[in-house]
Amino acid sequence: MRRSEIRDHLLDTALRLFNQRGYHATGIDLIIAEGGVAKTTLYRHFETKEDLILAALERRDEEDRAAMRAFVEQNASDPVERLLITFDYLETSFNDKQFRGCIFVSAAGEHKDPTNPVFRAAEMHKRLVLAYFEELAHAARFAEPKRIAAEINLLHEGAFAVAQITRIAEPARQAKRMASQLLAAEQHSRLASLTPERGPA
Amino acid sequence: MRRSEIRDHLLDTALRLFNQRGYHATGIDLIIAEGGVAKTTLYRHFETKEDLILAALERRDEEDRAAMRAFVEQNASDPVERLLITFDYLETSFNDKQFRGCIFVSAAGEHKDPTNPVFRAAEMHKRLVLAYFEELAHAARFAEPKRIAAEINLLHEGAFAVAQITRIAEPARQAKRMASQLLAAEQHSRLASLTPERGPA
DNA sequence: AAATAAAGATACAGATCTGTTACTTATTGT
DNA sequence: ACAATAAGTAACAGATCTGTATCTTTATTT
Repeated sequence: MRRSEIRDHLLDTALRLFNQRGYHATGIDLIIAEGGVAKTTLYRHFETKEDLILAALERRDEEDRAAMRAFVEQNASDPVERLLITFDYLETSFNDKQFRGCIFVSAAGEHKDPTNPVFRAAEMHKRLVLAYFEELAHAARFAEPKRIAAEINLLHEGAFAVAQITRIAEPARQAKRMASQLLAAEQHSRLASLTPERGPA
Repeated sequence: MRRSEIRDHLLDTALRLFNQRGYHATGIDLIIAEGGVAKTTLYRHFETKEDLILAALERRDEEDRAAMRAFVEQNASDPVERLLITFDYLETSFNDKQFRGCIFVSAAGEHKDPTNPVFRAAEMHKRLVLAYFEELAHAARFAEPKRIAAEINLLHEGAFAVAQITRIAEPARQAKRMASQLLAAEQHSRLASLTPERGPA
């Protein structure tokens, strides 16, 4: 293996194991065995196990949000439709055979102290996802984009949690139907956007 | 301490520590130190750590569902209102200074294999909570009580997950507003129940 | 090609983990 | 009061954990 690839490979391996077995239950020895590297190599790339966890979460955070953005942009152009299509992205995650719940929620569940860096990494990811929903809700010209985004976010989290236990993808579809219903009821309060040049004044 | 109280006391201590620190991060030595008992005593009451976890989860399952039932019955009599008042019960949980997320979701997050007894205990709790929502939705005479119950359940889980990260109680209120909105839209499909004796022959 | 740096292999330190054993002390039921 | 049971104490076994040290081998860079 080329040196420059080792770090990425270790992050891949660690993420897979953290997802499969959890953080405390995944030892360094297992990570290096599965990764096919020596312990000294791992500790040259990451100072501590916590550093490895943080690097893995950061990588997953970026990958995941980029993938969601790409999915949304490729599958919907209407702003309201884009808010709803995020649930289809969620569904693809749930259909992954390796799906075992949201790794950030699990990370926060195993590192419950809000001052713990791992907890804060999970918190940051959720903050950024929420910010993306706000971006979409703003583009859709809802009167209260922050509230709409928080509602979409809560439905996402609910679907995640139910799917974590049931291991089926249906919660994503159910959450989408609920979101659809709620957004329909909000339509009356959306700002005029279809006729921006012909509006009042 | 009287013998008959030791088992309960150990379950209390274990539950508190599992909630505060997680399952893998809570060692037997810490449980007996905080519980003020000898290790031999703990192992006379519970064969293994897993048995202790299972007993703790079973106890919490029963306590929690009984508390929710009691709260609902004391604070609402109208069947639809009862579905909504469950979110107020949730809010009281979130306001607990010791709140760190749903211990059953955390348990499933640390024991991800669906055949693992701890995972299955979490699964069972969620199943029973869902069954209670179905009971309430049925009493409220909704046309599709199972779907309504699943929606309420998804909102509960969403509120739990958001509150786990944000550590505020607002998600409970937001979920309640969303549930209220969704149930209002379902009212037209409810079966006649206010005039049960005057219905069509 | 030689110098430099990283990777591999291996053993180990020191802590912590679950669970057991041996023995003493206290509590309970008859 | 006495016999039986359980609790306390303390040491320990054996495994596993994170992280380090030593040394050899491989790969990269100049």
